[in-house]
Amino acid sequence: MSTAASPTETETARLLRVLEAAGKRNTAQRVAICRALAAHPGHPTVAEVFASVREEFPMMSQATVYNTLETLRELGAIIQLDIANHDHIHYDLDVRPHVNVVCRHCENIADLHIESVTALIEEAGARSGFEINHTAGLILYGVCPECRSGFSDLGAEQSSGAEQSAGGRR
Amino acid sequence: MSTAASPTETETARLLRVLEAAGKRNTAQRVAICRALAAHPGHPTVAEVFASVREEFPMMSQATVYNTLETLRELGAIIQLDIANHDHIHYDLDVRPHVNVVCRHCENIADLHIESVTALIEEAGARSGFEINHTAGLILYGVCPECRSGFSDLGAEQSSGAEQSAGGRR
DNA sequence: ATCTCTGCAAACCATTTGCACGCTT
DNA sequence: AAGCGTGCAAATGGTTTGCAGAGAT
Repeated sequence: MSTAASPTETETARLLRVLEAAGKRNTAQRVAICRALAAHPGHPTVAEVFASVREEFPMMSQATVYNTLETLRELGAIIQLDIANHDHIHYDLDVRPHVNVVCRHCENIADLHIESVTALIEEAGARSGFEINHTAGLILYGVCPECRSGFSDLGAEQSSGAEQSAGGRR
Repeated sequence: MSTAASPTETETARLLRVLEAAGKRNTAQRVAICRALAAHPGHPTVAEVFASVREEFPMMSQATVYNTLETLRELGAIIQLDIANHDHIHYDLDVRPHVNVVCRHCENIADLHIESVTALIEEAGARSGFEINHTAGLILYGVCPECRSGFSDLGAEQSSGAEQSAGGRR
């Protein structure tokens, strides 16, 4: 391991580099948070990051996690995923413009790298006059293949039966 | 007024029609809520709808408003806008696939009808295997023209100064 | 008679906030 | 010495929930 590091290592380093470049202090807590983020495969929530970090730093407070994640988001190092009807905010380490598809039943989140997204964002900026910054995910909602086959009767959503399986409130 | 009604009337009728088609009872409260929705030009929040309806029905409870809006959303009659860092959920009467652009400073929401959105949604569905239902808005974030010129110094977002002007908690 | 819908009001709980202490610069 | 960052713990407040009564079918 000299030139190439593990993806996790690389990601951690990237996050820390962003913080450093912004003149932020790389405290032990922040390093731990960045590592926890990078270690999580999917789209970690604040709670998940908090839990991971707690193992190493039992004293760490939620506020620190919230602060750091918000800082990283402001700096564009991570993307915020505010998913309708989900209790927790998710984060996405993949900052390249892409689409997140969320299942309304099992709450699964899929990443979809579609070419035209970049063009869409550019066109949206041009047409609206907004300066678009991709610090939040582009989210689409639907029903994933597993849930579609599992609950064979409810094709779309207007079913009366079991809405949402895992999550809940808001 | 015989063949053509006002847009507001039309919209109200559309909402009621959807409810009726789904076998829901068109109670006085629901009619009032639909009217309030249709009367609101932009992207009304639950609180706004509630306030409007309260003028006519001082007894109406929040629960009823929440219930009805959720019902309308399930039926695809309105679109839910879960905007990051906004305190309230917004709704959009325009159910055609489109993009909503949100200003991170003034919380303004713009509608953008971009051709390629439909194609994007279809491609996302095809590639992910999800059955995508457009009951939530496709949201992009940025800084609107007014805020860009107003706060001339903060071009992007990583400024240290005043984040968010109007809103703020969650 | 049955079932849906509404009003009421308490409960929920993720997120936010204020302050004081500690550590870095 | 000055300031950023953290821990702590309480507050916040939009949204949800349970239940009983009213109204529709």
